Amino acid sequence: MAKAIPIISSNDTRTKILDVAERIFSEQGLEGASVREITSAADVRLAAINYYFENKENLFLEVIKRRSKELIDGRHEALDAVMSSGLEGEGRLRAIVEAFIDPVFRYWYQKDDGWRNYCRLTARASLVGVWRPTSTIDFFNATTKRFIQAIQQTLPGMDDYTAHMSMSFMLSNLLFVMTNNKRLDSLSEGKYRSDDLLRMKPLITNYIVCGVMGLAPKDK
Amino acid sequence: MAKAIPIISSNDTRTKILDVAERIFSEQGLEGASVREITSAADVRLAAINYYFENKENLFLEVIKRRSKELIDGRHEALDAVMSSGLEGEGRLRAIVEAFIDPVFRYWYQKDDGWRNYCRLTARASLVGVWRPTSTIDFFNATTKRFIQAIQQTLPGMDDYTAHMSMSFMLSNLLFVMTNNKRLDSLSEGKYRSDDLLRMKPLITNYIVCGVMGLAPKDK
DNA sequence: GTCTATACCGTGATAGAC
DNA sequence: GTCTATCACGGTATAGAC
Repeated sequence: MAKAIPIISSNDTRTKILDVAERIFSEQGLEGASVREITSAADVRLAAINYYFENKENLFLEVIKRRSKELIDGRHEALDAVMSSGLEGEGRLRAIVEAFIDPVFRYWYQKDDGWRNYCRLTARASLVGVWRPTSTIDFFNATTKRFIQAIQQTLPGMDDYTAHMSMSFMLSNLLFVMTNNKRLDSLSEGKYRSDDLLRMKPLITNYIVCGVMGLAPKDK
Repeated sequence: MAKAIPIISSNDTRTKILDVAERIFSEQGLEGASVREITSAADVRLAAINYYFENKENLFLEVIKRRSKELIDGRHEALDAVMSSGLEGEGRLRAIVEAFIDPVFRYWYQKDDGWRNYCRLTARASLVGVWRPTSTIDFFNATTKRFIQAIQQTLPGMDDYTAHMSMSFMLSNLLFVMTNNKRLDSLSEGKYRSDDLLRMKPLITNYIVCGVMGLAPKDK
């Protein structure tokens, strides 16, 4: 029953667990994955998870945290560039939208599956929380708030509530794509693929920009 | 330990289970809820779930199925009315969008919590599947296909792929609202409420209509 | 057909030896 | 830091009462 542990413990049991957990969680979800499956795939002992991560849910959150900085930084840098550019009105809105969604589309096509798994995982967790409504994932809230502000500044006269809803709608469109659920595949009977983000990109950008513009006060 | 069973078995253990399961699943999700919690809250025995529903996941699906007919019928009737009306272009698109989302907004405000729980539940399950990507919920696919067709007919020259994506985006906006996740509450620090669908309604309608119009071929 | 009692095995977690 | 043994709980299956 017991598997042999490789001699090179590599000192990074923690990282090994994170790598494997990312993949398995992305395939099976928090509850669908068992810690035994994760530990045996990572060639570590069962108790290692409790030792390094306290419990399963916390491991899940650590997986999400791990890459979040890179994603968040990418968004902030892109937004900085937009806000200091000379763009105005719809052009600036489009640039803001792209600053928000571009990092995802870029990471999606890395050689390694890691980022794709991470996107799926984070989007799903983000949409349903860890199901319990209380423990929503808040790592991204500060960034989201900055984007709300940016939208509001770009579209003069847009009230605070509408800016919040604009962001919510944009977010829901992006998260839906990121979940990579197979609805598009089944709706189109295999004609279109839900993992073909490259093809979706111009459409989602346009959709969001036009949608938000539709909520902006009309200048006369 | 054993609870007394009320004398009036009411012949409807099945219905009692469905009622309770709907509430508990909507609060805790498929995996978060335990069959023991459901059965004891419903004052039935543990094995009743196996007897009537085979297993937990199937009970979950039956909960979703139960109200789906009413929701789907509402959408079809509304769409029928639109398609036989004289509306054209953007006006017709708006009517189509309303036909799709209106039933949800109407049911949301029933006295009973049942529909609100049902919406939350279905939206979440619909977004992440039952997490496993394979077992997506397909009850709604036929309806969805009809709406894709309606959109395509309304906006001449829109290609099939764009029509599919339009529907996906609309769906993601609606499902996001239906999940009633507390992101809006936390983003706005309690200023806005994610369960205030009445306030959202004109915004989501506008957003979707303008978003889809942005994907439509420009007539010159 | 309907319901009860109970047993089985996999799960997340933990205490304590090393 | 690491591993083993063990626990309480979860979903499920079934034998048999009514």
